[in-house]
Amino acid sequence: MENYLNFFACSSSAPPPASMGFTSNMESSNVFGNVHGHSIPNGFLGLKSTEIHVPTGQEVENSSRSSGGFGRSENEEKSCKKKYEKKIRKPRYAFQTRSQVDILDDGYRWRKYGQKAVKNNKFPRSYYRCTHQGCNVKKQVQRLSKDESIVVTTYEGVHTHPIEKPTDNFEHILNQMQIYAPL
DNA sequence: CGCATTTGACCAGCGC
DNA sequence: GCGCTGGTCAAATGCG
Repeated sequence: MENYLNFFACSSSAPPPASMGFTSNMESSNVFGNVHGHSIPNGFLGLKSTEIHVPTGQEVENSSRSSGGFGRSENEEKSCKKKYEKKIRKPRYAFQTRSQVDILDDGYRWRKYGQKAVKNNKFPRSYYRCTHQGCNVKKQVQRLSKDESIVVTTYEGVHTHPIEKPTDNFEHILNQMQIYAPL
């Protein structure tokens, strides 16, 4: 398993992911940690950090290895660099949402760069990268096969630029998913 | 025409 | 050592 650092306690020098656009609201709604209810009717399921443990028992499993695929023999420089980054591994933040849509509009522009079938899951996992120049943030989006209404989004890295859609991000997200209010 | 998505191939780490 | 799996690349394709 890999490091899901605590949401607001990013080790390494990474600043808190305020860059996600809606974190401020998250903070006050204290959604994470209360995800053990199994029969949550709908809504925001939780924010995972250090260790992802999906209540449904499903493997979210982001961890695993690091990134392979960089060893294109042509770009040695690149691969070296990447290898280095690989060791340092950026903090990741994962959260689950109940949503009809896979892609939550968090205000940033993402470009899909890959899709993979993952084990124990009939839904593929999609890989996105922030299109902003110089911003190396990635995210993975995966729907749980055990509960098709749950989408797990994993962010990796921190945005180095402001949100592209300045206003109402969080509200927009709320429109796309229903917030789970802890009992 | 430019940008985003799709998709197969490639690579590396891990478990057996 | 080999096979499996996850993560990424890059060419091809699609769309506005």
